[in-house]
Amino acid sequence: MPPHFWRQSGLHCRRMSVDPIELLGRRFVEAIVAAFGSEFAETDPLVRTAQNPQFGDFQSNVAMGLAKRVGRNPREVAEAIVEQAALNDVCEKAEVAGPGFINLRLRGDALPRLLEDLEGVLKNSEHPTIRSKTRSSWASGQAARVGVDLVGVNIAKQMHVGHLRSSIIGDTLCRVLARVGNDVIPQNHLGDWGLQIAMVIASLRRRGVDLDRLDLDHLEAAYRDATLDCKADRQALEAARRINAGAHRIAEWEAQVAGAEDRLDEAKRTLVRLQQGDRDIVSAWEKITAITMQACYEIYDLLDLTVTEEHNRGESFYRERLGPVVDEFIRSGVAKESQGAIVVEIEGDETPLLIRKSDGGFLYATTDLAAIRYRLQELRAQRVIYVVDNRQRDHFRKVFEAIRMIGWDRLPGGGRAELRHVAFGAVCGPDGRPLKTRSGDNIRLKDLLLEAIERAGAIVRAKNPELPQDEQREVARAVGIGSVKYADLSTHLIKDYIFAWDRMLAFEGNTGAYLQNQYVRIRSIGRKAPDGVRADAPFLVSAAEEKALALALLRYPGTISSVAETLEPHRLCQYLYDLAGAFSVFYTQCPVLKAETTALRDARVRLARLTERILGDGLGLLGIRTLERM
RNA sequence: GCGCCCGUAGCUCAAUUGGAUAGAGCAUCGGUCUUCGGAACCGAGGGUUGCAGGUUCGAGUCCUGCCGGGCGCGCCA
Repeated sequence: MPPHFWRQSGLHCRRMSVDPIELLGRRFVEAIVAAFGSEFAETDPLVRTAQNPQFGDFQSNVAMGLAKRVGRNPREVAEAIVEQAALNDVCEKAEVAGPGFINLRLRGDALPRLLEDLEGVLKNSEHPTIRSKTRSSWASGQAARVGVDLVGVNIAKQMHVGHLRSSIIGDTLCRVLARVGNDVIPQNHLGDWGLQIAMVIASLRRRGVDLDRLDLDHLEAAYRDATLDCKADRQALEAARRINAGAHRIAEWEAQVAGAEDRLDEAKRTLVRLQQGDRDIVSAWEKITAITMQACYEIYDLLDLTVTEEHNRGESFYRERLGPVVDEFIRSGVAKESQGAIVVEIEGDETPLLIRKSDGGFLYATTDLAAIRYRLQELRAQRVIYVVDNRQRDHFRKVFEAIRMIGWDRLPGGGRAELRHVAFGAVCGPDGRPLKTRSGDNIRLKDLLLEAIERAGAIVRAKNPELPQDEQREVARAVGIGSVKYADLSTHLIKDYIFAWDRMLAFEGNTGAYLQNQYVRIRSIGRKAPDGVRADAPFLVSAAEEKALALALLRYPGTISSVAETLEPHRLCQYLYDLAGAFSVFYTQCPVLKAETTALRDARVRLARLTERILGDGLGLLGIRTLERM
């Protein structure tokens, strides 16, 4: 799929665009075709916001690259494009600068028009929920169905920091993709099947634990015990024998190993019974699944995730599909037998992808292949996204390559589905090492989130003690969770980031709390606006601060589509921070409610309301709550 | 040993997909202001973009080789 797939249909259509970059881009493509011929119709016009206001509002960098292809010097090419471009209705005269930059300045009357259109688009677009059939009216690309793999909890275990990023990032990507018109299908790939689970069930049954009275804490303890019980320390036994550690010591290790092997056998027998549908075992499995998921749903709720129970597609879901997957890999000749196992050899990789063990068992790669097949062939997704940490990069490269080799990514209309691993870095403590408790355990997600809310609450109480208690709680939750999310989303996904409470809860700088507060400030203008303010008063854009704010507002649709395309949420964060900054400058320089004339007042109120709308919408896409007061 | 990811101001991070003079926030110093929510705004100092080559009109970004840090590498998930 070409990199601009998600944008291309919008680029050539005739409808009026609210995005000046898209609008100008179309005019440039037309000019390029007029100047150099139709074979250049697919040229990316490279229209960008100007880097420096002294150059104008927008610029195109297309001439330098085009110069080589048409065999003329860049400035000549730029002049030729400017000559052909129909820009009079929106721009002042275009200027060629430097090696061939084309600088553009919007006409004074163009901004009000564009703002009207932008406001119209926002008014007409409901907030489409995930899987909603409604298309937002700024859908930039051809609507596609997208499967998003996210969260990924394990049965019998608490959610911990390791699930934080996949949940937050995955949730935001779902919202953004739905916003630009995709049919998004979240998929929560639960670790709910296999030997690990059987070990827990066997262990609980052996100890006679009453599953109806079990909570997740005890269940997790049972998980740890079961894992230890089954882990035979053969190396220790060998070592004890080698150094002749004494009969007593050796006998101890022998007993440990023998015990572990018994437990493991028991677990394997339990797994067989589970797989065969044994009523008691299946009932136990259902109970521990319910206990775990109930706790998970509480956390989803705390995080305001859009994923729900209906998006659960765990390993158990695929259990009947694993055999056929391997069979087809063998039949198609893509997989072959190697040392008793079934493997797919990946070109350029030393180690193959293992899809069936020599004992006949399946592996997690098998489940991933089955899951991708399901998403492509049964859900009919054209795009499958995995929001999983960076350590699994090699794994997904191999799995995707295996899918490509067997051809399951072929689309009915020709072409191939896009399989994409959205890899993210680790959450680190102040020492720069992955975040752990002092004893080296994973930090529970619930503890972390509750601490965020508590810390935010303390700040709110200190800064705004007059706020009623229930509102303080609401603010604490919105700010605490919002800060954690924003800290996670606002840096480049691939990098590790350092988790620091004081920085992420700061009310200054590029933080969630700062944006939430800017939203509240803008909101209070709208609240205080007198009744006489006309909601449809003409936009007036004359002051430099007004113009800067208007230009920032107009960048919103383009920002959203670039996030949908690159799957990089930090672009949206950076945008919202820029927007909030542009508003702050406007607000300090341009009186709104105290403007000199009512026309100016009404125009500025409208501008403020539009800013409020976009800031609120953007925060919503990040899954961050907005407030009336804080 | 092989492979992947990261290295940008004292600290935490950006840089419009190869564009013009590498930008923000914290911290430091200075300024604005009879608060439309000051939880604000403006300004200053601070850089050999880990190092060395290469590609071209142009490189933080692309290619090669080093250095440093992190993480993976058949029958766990």
